[in-house]
Amino acid sequence: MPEILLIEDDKTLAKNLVRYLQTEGYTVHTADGQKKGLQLFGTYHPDCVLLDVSLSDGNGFSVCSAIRQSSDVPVIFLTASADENCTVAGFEMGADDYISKPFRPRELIARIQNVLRRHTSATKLLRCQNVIIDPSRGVVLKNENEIFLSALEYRLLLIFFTNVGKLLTREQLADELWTFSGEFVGDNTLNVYMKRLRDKIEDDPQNPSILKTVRGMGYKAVQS
Amino acid sequence: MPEILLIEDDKTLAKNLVRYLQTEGYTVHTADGQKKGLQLFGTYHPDCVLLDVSLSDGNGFSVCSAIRQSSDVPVIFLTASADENCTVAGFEMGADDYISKPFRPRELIARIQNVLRRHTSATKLLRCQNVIIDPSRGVVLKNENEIFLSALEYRLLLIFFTNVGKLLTREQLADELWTFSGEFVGDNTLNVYMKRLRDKIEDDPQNPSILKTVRGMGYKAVQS
DNA sequence: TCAGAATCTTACAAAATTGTAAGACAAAAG
DNA sequence: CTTTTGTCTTACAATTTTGTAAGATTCTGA
Repeated sequence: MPEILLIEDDKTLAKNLVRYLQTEGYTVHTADGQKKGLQLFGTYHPDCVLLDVSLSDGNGFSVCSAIRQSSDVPVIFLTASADENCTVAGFEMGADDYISKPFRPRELIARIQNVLRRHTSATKLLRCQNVIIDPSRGVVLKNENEIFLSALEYRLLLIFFTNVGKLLTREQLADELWTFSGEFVGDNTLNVYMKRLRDKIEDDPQNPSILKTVRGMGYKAVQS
Repeated sequence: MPEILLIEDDKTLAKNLVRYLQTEGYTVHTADGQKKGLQLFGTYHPDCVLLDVSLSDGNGFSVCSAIRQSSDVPVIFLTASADENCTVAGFEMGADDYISKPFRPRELIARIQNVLRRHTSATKLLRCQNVIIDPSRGVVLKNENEIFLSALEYRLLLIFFTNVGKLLTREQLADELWTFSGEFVGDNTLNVYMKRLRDKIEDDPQNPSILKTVRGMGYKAVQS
């Protein structure tokens, strides 16, 4: 299912790679140079780019940085040798991985799967006990069912779930919620929001198992 | 500033690595075995783990999968040789990268920086023209200033910003916003939300430059 | 046990959100 | 040009969110 763009001017290698990648189920587009590569990139928006560093019409670094202008698609460099400078320069250009020729097909597949896994899991879920935030949809689930939070409740829960296990003081929480607008909210307001949030996400709001009070300090979300 | 946990039972190598990493500004904790490694992991919550695959008291894979139970911290395997099976198995265990001994210190640093960059940029911003969503805070900025969106407006904008350039049909949008609750909303409701959203994020809502109408089809967010 | 402090709970108005309806407007087709 | 279709705009009530106040409850230390 994933689409791969291969930018490689060694025609024999390219042909072999295409065939191998296709047998693994990938759709492959091939370009034999920089210009064609960027053009195809614009056309197909591939899920992963395999990029030869030593193209005849310019080096791969410039292609990579051009791609990075508009996209954070995973890029894997194909290097002629395990040249350290190459590696370092490639990473600095925003490459996600590199592999030195000659390489074993199996290893290339492993690296492709690896960067794809990492990239797609960018839509990471935040989880604490039976409650899940899906930040990429702005949605909260409790036991698989969606629950409604208001904008402020959502942001408050987000703070806790990105800091599970950490103590958050009242001041930190209030700052994060209200500082932006320079608003002054009363001292008790946070208490009220904590209660509202607990009422919505806790199984037993009177005995919270997720959002714990740390008396005199603040609150923290606990994993179990 | 970042903390690194090194799990390595070759004392000489460990000592050299620690010294080198420290000169590069990292704080390093060292463990000479599986048990100690997991213990230190729990204590320090490092930003990155360097893990020897061949520990005397058990292989590194089990350590990696133990770590993955509770954390998605980046793990880099140190392998005795460029053994393909090792590589593949490591990635399947959730490793983020691997490096074969002997390796050049500069390359290790490059790989560490690479995984750290990737990992911290998990708090990725979604950007389209002069409007930015910070999903990790649930906040929307226009020209550096925070603007308020209601819960539904936020989710609607999130759909557009995770699909910049793509046409989204009315049906797709309505499904994504209202299907969960099985609600039936009127045919015109989405129009009204589009207007409200444009009024808040567009410089000239009558001539939207971000959220474009595609007559007969739906809408799309455009990069420029 | 008691007093003081911290947190929780309830109740309340002001403000904002939500969904609908009715008409205005704009683009495409006849 | 006129009609039709699709989208935009405005206005409106029901509901929800938001912040505050006042009192209840719980915890801690003397």
